[in-house]
Amino acid sequence: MITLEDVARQAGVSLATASRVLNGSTRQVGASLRARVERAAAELGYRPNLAAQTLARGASNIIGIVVHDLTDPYFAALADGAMRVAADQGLLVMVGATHRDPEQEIAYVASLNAQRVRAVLLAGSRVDDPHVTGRLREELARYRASGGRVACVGQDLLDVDTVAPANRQGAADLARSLAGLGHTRFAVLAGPAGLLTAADRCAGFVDALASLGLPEPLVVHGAFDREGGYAAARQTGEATCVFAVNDVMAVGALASYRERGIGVPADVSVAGFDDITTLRDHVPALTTVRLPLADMGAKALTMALGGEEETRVERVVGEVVLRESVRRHG
Amino acid sequence: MITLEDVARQAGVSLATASRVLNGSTRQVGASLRARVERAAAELGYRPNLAAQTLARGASNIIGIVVHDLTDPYFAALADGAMRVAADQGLLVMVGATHRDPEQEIAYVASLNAQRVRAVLLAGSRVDDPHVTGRLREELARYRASGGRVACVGQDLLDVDTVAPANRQGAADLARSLAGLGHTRFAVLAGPAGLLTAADRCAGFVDALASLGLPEPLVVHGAFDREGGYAAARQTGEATCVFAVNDVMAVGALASYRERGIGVPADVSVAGFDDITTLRDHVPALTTVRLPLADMGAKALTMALGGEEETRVERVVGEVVLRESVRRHG
DNA sequence: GACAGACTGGAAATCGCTTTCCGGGAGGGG
DNA sequence: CCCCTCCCGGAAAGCGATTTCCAGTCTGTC
Repeated sequence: MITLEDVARQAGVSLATASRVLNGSTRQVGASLRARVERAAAELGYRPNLAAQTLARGASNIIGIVVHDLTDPYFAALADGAMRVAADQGLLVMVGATHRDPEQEIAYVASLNAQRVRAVLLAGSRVDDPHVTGRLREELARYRASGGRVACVGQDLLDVDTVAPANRQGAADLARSLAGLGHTRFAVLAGPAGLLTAADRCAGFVDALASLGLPEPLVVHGAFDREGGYAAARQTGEATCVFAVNDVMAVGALASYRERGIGVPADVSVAGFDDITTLRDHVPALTTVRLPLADMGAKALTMALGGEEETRVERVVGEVVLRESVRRHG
Repeated sequence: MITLEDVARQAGVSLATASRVLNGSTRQVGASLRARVERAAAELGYRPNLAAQTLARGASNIIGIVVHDLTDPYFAALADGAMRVAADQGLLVMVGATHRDPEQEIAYVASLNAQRVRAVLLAGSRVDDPHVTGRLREELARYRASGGRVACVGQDLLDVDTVAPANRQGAADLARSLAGLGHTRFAVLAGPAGLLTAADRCAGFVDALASLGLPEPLVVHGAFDREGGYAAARQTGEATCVFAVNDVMAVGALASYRERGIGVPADVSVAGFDDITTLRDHVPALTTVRLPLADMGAKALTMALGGEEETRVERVVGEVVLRESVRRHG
């Protein structure tokens, strides 16, 4: 391994000078020495040891992103947005996938702290478990105490910079749009009871229907993924309009109806939430609430990096997008 | 920041003892001292500085994955597979997205080298540019010279452990299946000319048709993504069967035909390649060649970590999956 | 022509941890 | 009873950079 010392020796200068030339320093170095060092570094193929730099500087140029599942397009989009701003700033990215295990999430924060990453981005819904949340907050506090920056995409529960999708409002807007189409008997594929994103969307939808004076919808719980939507769709009874709390579940529901010969939107209207890009070409095209996921990821990381003192919360409101999967009723 | 020295002082032991207790060492430490150290570490909330450990040990517990685009389900699946084996081994993961810029790929390898990562996984097709490939090989050689391990998913061009999808064979098998359905006039949505994955699949398809004595297909180049398929689909002329060199392009083509009122499979049959999971619910269901992407990612990382001396190449053959998007012709 | 002040180069301390090397005490065999 | 080995704890030397402090050189001004 070629070290800075090798370069300095080859160039016939001191370690300090070599360091100043090769890594951005405020100090000037004379043109001739500078050239010698640069040539030596190129000849030897010198690569700085980032671990040593991190140790000496006391800060790395890495950021960490923690997601639930990278193969879920929702998180992929979020991560992609964040990674673009990281790349712009010359930062490296560490990604951890928790597969929805909160313990894993805590463990990742600990690891990222140990790695002295510049910032960590928690993308993904909080769960409704005060004990777990408490431990996570503790770990985050430890990290922030040592100068780490944290941002979160999701519920504003951690006292950190947060990009918070307006889940309730988006679901409520959607409910009003669907009611405007004449539907009165609704069902909600509500996802797991403990997941706040799911719960908020469900609550927003239900409340909006109530305030319109419509009958209470049928709420079916299940997994937050395609299989969950697929399974839950068998229990939507007489509903003429079904709201799945995310697009992936909606696609599962669509598959279920298709297999059973139930027409969408002929027999039942279906809507989702998120507006996943990959699903843009689905047939029938999915009615949903659009969230600018890549922007949200980018925004969150920018906030974390931004060095503001007080924690800020940015609400992002989704936009209802009506497509073929719903139609007027009655 | 709490350092190991703080812990040692609080426990009233030496630095060496504290280190031996807290980080797996071969040396034994007496029960009472061990307990004192552990208690002190817990009380203080000690977190080891991984940069310092990496520097002292000369090796990190990080692996790097370089992909083209994380929002492309192909790469997400590959990365997910690899990340699972990393997590099993207690390794952290750094992910870089090049967005198909070969310079970025080289830059990432340099960064990962600087970070002294344990292994690098290059997921993503090589391009047909000897100059770029040469520079990448150079950078990889530098990395491997210092003990780094490398694996690649894609063409076996880098003299590293490789998981190589049998693109030619898969495309040829697909061609034979489609020809077996009675099609004779084919078109290939071939992707960019310089991308080897695209070129291999195209060539496999074309060669197989030739050896069956069928007329040469129409080859339309374009981008390797949804838009590329969408655009290229306008130029498939009289073909009754269209092969898109990946699923995402096939979906774009499907969208194009749908918009123009061209029935699939009624008027034209369409097939893709990869069998992306997210597209499983597409309508019409896509005929494709299934690649076990997560397994391939996992296998590649395992090979890299495996420490074999000679480089190994593992071919993965895809399986033709006939679905609704094609039908018998004539 | 001399002196203050700005620059540039180098020696050495430092970052936090691992690990080699040493020394002292305990245990076992002759 | 002594000696040799084995085991465990500590002191200290790195790992590869950064950065402070010091010294020597130039410039510019009075």
